[in-house]
Amino acid sequence: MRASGAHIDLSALKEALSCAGLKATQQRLVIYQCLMATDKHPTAEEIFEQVRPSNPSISLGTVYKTLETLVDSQLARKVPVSENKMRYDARMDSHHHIYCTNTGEIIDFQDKELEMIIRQYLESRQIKNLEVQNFNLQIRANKLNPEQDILID
Amino acid sequence: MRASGAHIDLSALKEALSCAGLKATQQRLVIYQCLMATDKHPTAEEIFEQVRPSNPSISLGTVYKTLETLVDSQLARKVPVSENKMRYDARMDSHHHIYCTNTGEIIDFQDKELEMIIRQYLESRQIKNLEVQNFNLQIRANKLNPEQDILID
DNA sequence: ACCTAAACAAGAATAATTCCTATTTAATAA
DNA sequence: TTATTAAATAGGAATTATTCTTGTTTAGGT
Ligand SMILES: [Mn+2]
Ligand SMILES: [Mn+2]
Ligand SMILES: [Zn+2]
Ligand SMILES: [Zn+2]
Repeated sequence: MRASGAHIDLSALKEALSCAGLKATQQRLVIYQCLMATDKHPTAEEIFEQVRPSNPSISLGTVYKTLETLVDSQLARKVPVSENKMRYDARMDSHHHIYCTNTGEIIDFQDKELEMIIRQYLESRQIKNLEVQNFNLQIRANKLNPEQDILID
Repeated sequence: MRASGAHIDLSALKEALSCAGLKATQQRLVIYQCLMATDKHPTAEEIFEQVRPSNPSISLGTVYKTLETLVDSQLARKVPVSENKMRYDARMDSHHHIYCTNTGEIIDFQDKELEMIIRQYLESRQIKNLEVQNFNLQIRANKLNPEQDILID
């Protein structure tokens, strides 16, 4: 679970939504908060199941549309994976993903130094006719002990 | 279009299939060759449309199943993207992908040096409880001139 | 030339996502 | 605060991508 956990300041999310020109509806707040509160990379369906108990009238279509809206507004991003459903991530800072082949987890991996190394290399390469916007390293790996967390830093 | 173009030695593909313990059926050969012959990263549907004219009785289900089989046998790999359909790649050497935001292309990008830099960095990091298998850099970028190819090396 | 397990075609079924529209609501203004 | 209204939602239908089922065909071994 993400360090900040389940209690993220709702008014901050509200602010972020209106900043993006979006109505701060109950559904959007709840979905955005749910995505913010996890370090998993949930599917629309998973978010739906999670928010439903406390929001019994919310509809799956709204979850899909809201996620799309968040992505369009740069408040979330898609995380495409090999299974054929889309996953979502509210972390918008530059970070990478470890795909654990034995547990199926997608683990966030942030590393300032790696970041710099790759950025600098791409700059030095000066690929003609191409403007690099950002990059994302997908690391396929397996946990030696699936029970235990991996230790980053 | 890939350098080797449309005429890839069929007997080599046949060999690769039997080596993997797979019957070298007409359908598999044609699908595998189609995937080999392109440097795009086609969907199942796109491969189907491409092979259909010369193989009018081939079925879409066979294309899906064959691609799955090729992936299982390590003769192809999946390339997940933000749109919700799967893309496939017959290149099995370690290489990266440039996602062109203005043209939608997925461009192969191979770079021995970058490869090494990242591999060495990950090794030096020695992430506890994790065995890195491989990695793939996704570069989001846009072509300055969408008409022209980008120039790698 | 057989034999047979594996693969295929055709189409049905399912899963993921998008679309439609009557109703509700957040935001703004009176 | 209340009225107004454009935007968003619920609910369900529709569409798209993928998988499954089953009778028929075929590659590869004898
Ligand atoms: Mn390729
Ligand atoms: Mn899908
Ligand atoms: Zn992430
Ligand atoms: Zn590729």
